[in-house]
Amino acid sequence: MKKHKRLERSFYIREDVLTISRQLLGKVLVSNIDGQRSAGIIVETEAYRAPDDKACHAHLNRFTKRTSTMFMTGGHAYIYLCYGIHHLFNVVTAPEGIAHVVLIRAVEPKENIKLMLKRRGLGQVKPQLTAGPGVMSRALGISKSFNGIDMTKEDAPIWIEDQQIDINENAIIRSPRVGIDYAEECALWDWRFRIKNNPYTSRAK
DNA sequence: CGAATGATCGGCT
DNA sequence: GCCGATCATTCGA
Repeated sequence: MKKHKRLERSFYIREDVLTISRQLLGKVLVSNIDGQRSAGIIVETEAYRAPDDKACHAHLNRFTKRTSTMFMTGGHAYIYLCYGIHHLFNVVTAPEGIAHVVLIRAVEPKENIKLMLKRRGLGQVKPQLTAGPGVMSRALGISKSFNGIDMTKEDAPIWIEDQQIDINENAIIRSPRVGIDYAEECALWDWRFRIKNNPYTSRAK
């Protein structure tokens, strides 16, 4: 089997966060936790961009202990607890000091599906295995204990690979982000990217 | 120190 | 379609 190399720093800092959100579709999110590898193809993302984006935790560059991760250089992982239950996984982009991140909302199971099913407590494969930011993290074993890790380091337990999976531009749907009605006019921005007709995308607004 | 608030999910009606 | 779970984080007193 061909050995795939994890994405390097340059991927995360060369382009704007919106471009990177689109480019991440078709890339492969891999975790190697407790000696067990599992992976999924990214099929849905959302961009969050300080300081102008009201939906971003770092709106107006608000700097707190939690948001400090978002200001790290591209390639780090920003993971936080949502609704007291779900660990949401984000990729930090842009150079240090700029809080731009991409929320990975859904993946298509690819590797070690058996382990994913076990982590989710499911008996058979169905979209709800990984279709949604909370359940996706759960399936891959991602938790906030990995917040702030540098995914470009060779020994990082979570990373993203380019496995040359081609996503046609026509197969990408842009639409408003989900669950951020409080963000007023920013809630209308088409900053959600997903692959058309893929059953493993999270449910619509 | 207390209270409010979610970038969600799954179960129930 | 609606609603409650559940807790880290944030902000104000």
